[in-house]
Parts: sequence; structure tokens; C-alpha cells
Amino acid sequence: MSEFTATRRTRCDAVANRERILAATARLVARADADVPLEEIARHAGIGIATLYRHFPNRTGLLRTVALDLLTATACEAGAARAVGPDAFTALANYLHTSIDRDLGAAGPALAALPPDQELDAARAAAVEATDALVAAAHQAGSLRQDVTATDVGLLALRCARPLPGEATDRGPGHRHLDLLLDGLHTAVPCPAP
Amino acid sequence: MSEFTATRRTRCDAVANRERILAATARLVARADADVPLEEIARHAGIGIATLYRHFPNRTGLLRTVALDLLTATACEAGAARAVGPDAFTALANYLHTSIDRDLGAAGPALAALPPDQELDAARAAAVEATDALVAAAHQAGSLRQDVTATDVGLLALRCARPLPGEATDRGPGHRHLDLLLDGLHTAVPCPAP
Amino acid sequence: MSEFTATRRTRCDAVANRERILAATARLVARADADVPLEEIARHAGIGIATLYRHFPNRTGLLRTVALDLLTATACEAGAARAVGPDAFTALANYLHTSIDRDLGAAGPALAALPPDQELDAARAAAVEATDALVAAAHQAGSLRQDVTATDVGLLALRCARPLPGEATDRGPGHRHLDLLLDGLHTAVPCPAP
Amino acid sequence: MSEFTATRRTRCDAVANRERILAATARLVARADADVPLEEIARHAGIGIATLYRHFPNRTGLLRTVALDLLTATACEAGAARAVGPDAFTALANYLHTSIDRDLGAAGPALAALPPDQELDAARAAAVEATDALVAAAHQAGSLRQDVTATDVGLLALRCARPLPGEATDRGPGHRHLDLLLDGLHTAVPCPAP
DNA sequence: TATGAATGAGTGTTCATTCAT
DNA sequence: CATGAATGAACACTCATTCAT
Repeated sequence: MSEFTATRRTRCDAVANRERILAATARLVARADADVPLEEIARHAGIGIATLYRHFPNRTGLLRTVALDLLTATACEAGAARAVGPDAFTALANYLHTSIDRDLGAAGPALAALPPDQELDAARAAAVEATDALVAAAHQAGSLRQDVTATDVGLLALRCARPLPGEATDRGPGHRHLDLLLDGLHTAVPCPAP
Repeated sequence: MSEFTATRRTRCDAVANRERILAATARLVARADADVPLEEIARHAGIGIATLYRHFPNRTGLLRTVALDLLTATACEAGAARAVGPDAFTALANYLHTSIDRDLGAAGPALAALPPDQELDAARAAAVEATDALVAAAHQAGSLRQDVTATDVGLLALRCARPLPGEATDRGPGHRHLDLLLDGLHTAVPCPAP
Repeated sequence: MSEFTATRRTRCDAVANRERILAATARLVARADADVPLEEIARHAGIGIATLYRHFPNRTGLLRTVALDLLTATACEAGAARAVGPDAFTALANYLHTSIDRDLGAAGPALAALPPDQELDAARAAAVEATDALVAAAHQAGSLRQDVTATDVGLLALRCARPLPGEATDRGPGHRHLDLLLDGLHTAVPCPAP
Repeated sequence: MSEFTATRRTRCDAVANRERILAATARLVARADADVPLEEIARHAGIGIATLYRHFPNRTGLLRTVALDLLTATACEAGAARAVGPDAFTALANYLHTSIDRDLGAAGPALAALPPDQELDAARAAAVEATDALVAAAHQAGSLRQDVTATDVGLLALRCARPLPGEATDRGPGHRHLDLLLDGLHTAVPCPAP
């Protein structure tokens, strides 16, 4: 059995380390410490600083990968929400709540400064497109205020997702705030014309 | 007498310098560059770094003063809004829009890390209290959803006030987002019967 | 007297420090340690590393200044040699010996990697031009082999100026080697045609 | 028997790897990049870094071996030149030109820092001795200036062999400079009487 | 009092070297 | 025997803070 462990060791550990680095980065960067020292990330991942550098060329490269992962996951979840949700508005709401749990919004400040990049732009576009589709569906169903654009929705959700200053706990009132917001954006049963 | 003049002159300059430092700090910190070098602040204020240190003991002390000023101004404006606004909800709305224009929200990330402090807490409490009063009035007037607390309102406004990541322009869609939000929080005028 | 010293202190020290940094850099870089740590330069100059950075923006900036100083001094000395030397060949020889004492050649390897730059190019051109003039004069006087170009002379002198590997002492056999070389380049009293 | 074959096979590969490492090192170090990363050397040799370390204990050990090889080859060539050359001076000249083509000189800066060592000293001595013999022969033949020592000759040749700063091309004016130099050291044929 | 200069501690990044497969 | 991964120590550069004028 020790052989098994041993055999898998290095190669597997490398992959595991990569994941640990990405997870630690997402976690720390989401704490709004946009400028976490890389050594702290390494420490949280339980590895040495040079190991971090073996996996990622530099700070930008690391953050870029985190951003790509988050964006991809987000786009994916948007599609899933659309497929599941009983109705268009619920699907949109569920997706937005999910995206709060992803720390994409939280990491935003740190990731927004990344130098533009074709792959990154594509991922961003895909995420935006997925959101757009959800919003469009809700618009068509008449359950979302017509004067609210997909951009508004995205940014408002982002505002809810970002941790408030001083908010150390992982789960703040973001979900509640998003609910309050969605209540306002939801079209009440339309007033019958007089 | 020339001594007097000189002395006063100096005093005046010192006060002016202090104001210039505070203004420069608020301006630069609000650019979401939470970590502006103090030397850059001094340069923007048109003074030397040592002069800055003559006025403020260290970076924290400077930021603390900025925070105090902003909080005080905010509380003040809350009172003014209450006195002016035609009705409770409008007063609340006006005040929140004003607080977006103050850069308190923008500066939040930089100021949130300040170590807690009696005076600072008091100022925060005063600002909160002023907001509470506005919210309570709106609640009493029945024009604000009853399930929304003053804390919710404050935080939601803060979310709208914070500059979005990558938002270089000083005035983003914050006001629009606040309006959307307030629309939702406003108690709907009941549907007139057909 | 202490007042005198005190009064001059800071400002003067800054200038003195700058000179000390340049001197230390020239000295260390000439030891063929093209990649001396800046901290070692600072230590040799008797200052802290940050002080070095106050005077020069980065390693390149520092080396560039050293290069400019050396090139300028060199060009200057070429002119002086021309004015003094009893005859053209002696002037050339004297100048080349002087340029060995300047550590320009020694520092060459470190300075050659500097990114091109108008001012630097100009200084280089001036130094080259001064050498060219000395060579041309020697050619005209018929005391320098006609098939030897100014470029040859410059590079040969450079070869003599560079410290030999392992040569720790400041004064190696450079001057002797230059003499041997010049002996060969010197036109003997022309053989009368048979 | 298959075992035998395998063993030999492996041995052969190991030897080949060793040669490849040495060749890559000589090549890269001669580019005057005295501080090539060992991983780059390994990459150029087409092997992993750990394999390099299996063959050589550390950077110094590797460079030392390269130096030994070069010195040995040099000594060897000196002997050959002596046997071939039509006359003593020509033999010396040919040998020196050959030694420029060896990259010993080029690699000099990197190899000079090697800690002294009995074997290395011996190799150096052997190379020097071979040169001495050539010089002595030329002296005896009266074709080399008597006041020029073997040491002078060796160092002068070294100066010609070293790549000039900024000289990217492999073959600079080294040979030409050596020729100019030798011209000067060659005992002039006495002027025929008119 | 206002200033520029000096400083040390901290961060991003690289590289020689060792370990486990 | 060969490999990729891990590591710590080094270096370039920045910044908050103090000193001396």
C-alpha cells in the first residue's frame, strides 16, 4: 500500500499542488487582498515559493489562470441554470446566486487588472453571453423589467458578490442583498390596463 | 509684528497644507489604488514627504483622518437631506445618491483596514444613526419595504458606491444602479382597481 | 567648525554619495564581475541599498551613467594627449596607456550590454572620433602602419585594457602588452629602397 | 546476454550524454554568458537537469571538466604545431591561431573563477609548458623578439582569443589582431644593405 | 517648520541543488 | 540510470518611516 502511495507520489502531487495553489489563490484574492504576497499563497497551499513558480510563470500568469477557471465555471453554470430552472426568472436568479458562491465577483478587483489577452477575452465573452441569454429569456417571458439590461444585471450581481469592506466571514449578506435586488427587478403580475 | 504676521502666515500655510494632503489622499485613495505610495500623495499635494509626516504620524493616521472627515460629512448630509426632502423616501434616496458622490464608498477598501478605534467607531455610529433615522422615517411613511433594515440600505448603497473593477472613469453606473435598487425597495403604489 | 560640517552635511553628502556609488561601481564592475550585486556596490560605497536607488533608477541606469562618465573622460583625454604629445605616435601611445588606466576597457563587458541610447551613442561616437583623430595623425606622420585602422587600434587597446581572468590586482601586464603591441605597429625608419 | 547488451547500451548512452553535456556547456559558456543556467545547458544537451547532476557534482565540477578538456586539447595542439610547422615562428603562430579557434579564451571568464585545484593546475602547467617550448624554439631560431617571454605570448594570445564585448558573432577580428601582434613580435629580417 | 536624503524590511523572481519516482 | 518536482537562498527593486539640515 505504501508502494501505491509512493508510486503516485510525485506526479500526482504536482497536479494536486497545482490545484492547491489555484484554490489558495482564489481564496486569498477573494478576501479583497488584491495584492496578496505570493509567498502567502504558497504557504497557504503548503508548498515553497519556488514550487509556485514552477507551476506559474509569474503573478500575472497565476491570476490569469484563476480568472480563466472562474470565468469558465461561471459560463458553465449559466448554461446549467437555464436548463434546470422552472422558469426564466428563477433560472436567472439561481444562476446569479450561484455566481456569488463562486468567488468570481470577489476576485474581480484583482483580476480586472490583468493585461488583455485573447483567451481571457474569449472566456469573458462566453460568460457574458451565457448571462445575456438568461436575461433575454427572462425579458421574453416578461418576468424581468424591460429597462434593465444584461449589463446592469451582471454588474449588480457583481456588486452583490463583492465582499464588503471589513467582511472577514466568507458568507456575508450578499445573497440577501441579491434577493432584495431581484425582488425589485421582478415584474409583478402586470397591472391590467384600465 | 512682522513676527506675528509671519507666525500666522505659517499657521495658515500649515492648515492649507493639511487640507491639501487630505484632499489628495481622498482623491488618490478613491481611485481604488488602495496602496498609493505616500510619496505620491505628497507630490499631488505639492509638498515634501516629510511635511506629510509632520501633519500625520503615519499612513494609518492619515487614512483615519480621511475616514473621519468622510464619515462626518456623510452624517451631516443625512441630516440635511432629511430637512429638505419633500417626503421621507425621496429624502432617503437623495441622501444615498449624495453619499455615492462622496467618495466614502470608493475609498472603502482602503479605509476598511483601519484598526478599530473609539473615535472612528463613534463617527461610524453617527453616520449609521443618521441613515437609520432616514430609513425609520421612510418606514413610518410606509414608502419603504418593511423587511428592509437600515443596515441593508446602508450596505446596498455602499455596494452601489464602490467603483467596479476596471472602472477608470470617476462616474460609473452607480447612480443608475442605485435607482434600480430603490425602485425595488419602494413600496409600490397599489394597483388602482379597474 | 562643527557648524560648518553640519551645514554642509546632507546636501553635500548626497553629492559625495553619488560619487562614491559611481566610483564603487566602476571599481567592482571593472573586476570583470559584470553582474555585481547592487547591494555589494552599495556596501562598498558605504551606504544602504535604498540610497543607491535614490540616486539611480535601476541597475541599467547606474551602469549607463558609469559608461557615460568613462566615455566622456576618455574622449577628453584623447584631446589632451593630442595637444601634449611631442609627436603623433607618442600622443597615440600615451593616450592608449591612459585609457588603460581608466577602467573603461575593463568595464566594457558590463557596459556593452546596455540598451542603445542616443546620449550613450553620442558619447561613444565622440570617444571613437577622438581616437580616430589620433590615429589619422599618426598615419599622416607615417609613424603608424598604414594597414592598421583606427578600429583595430581601439580594439587592440581594449584587449590590453581588459583584466585577464584571475587577475585580481589592479595593475596587470596591460601596459607592457600594449607596449609590445605598439612596438609592432610603429613604423620603423623606412627601409631605403634598394 | 540481453542483460549484457542492455548494460553496455546504457553505458554508451551515459557516455554520450556526458559528451553532450560537455559540448553544450562549452558552446554556451563560450557565448560569454558566463552565468548560463544549468537547466539551459541541460536543455541544450537534450537531457533533464537531474541527469546533468548525475554526471557532474555541481556547476563548478562541470566547468572544471570543460576547462580540463580545453587545456588538454590545447597542449596537444601545441605539440602538433611544433611537429608540423616549417619553422619555429610559423609553428608558434599556427598554434596560437588554433588556440583562438578553441574556445578556451572565450570560455576564459567563466572558467577563471574556478577554485584552484591540483589537477587543473597540472593541466594548465602542461599547456603552458607546451607553449613555452614553442616560444623557446622561436627564440633559439632568432625569429621571436628576445625580450618577449612565453608568458607574454600566452597572455597576448588570450587577449586576442577573448570575444570583445558586444561581439555576438563567433568569429570576430581575433585572428587579424593576432596577426598584427605577431608581425610586431617577429624579428624583422635585417634591412638588406643598399 | 519644511525639506530631501537615508534606511531597513518586504516582495517578486531566478537558480543551484536535492528528493522521490 | 534518468527524470521532473520541490526547495531555500539570493538579488532587483519599492515603500513606509526617520534623520539632519
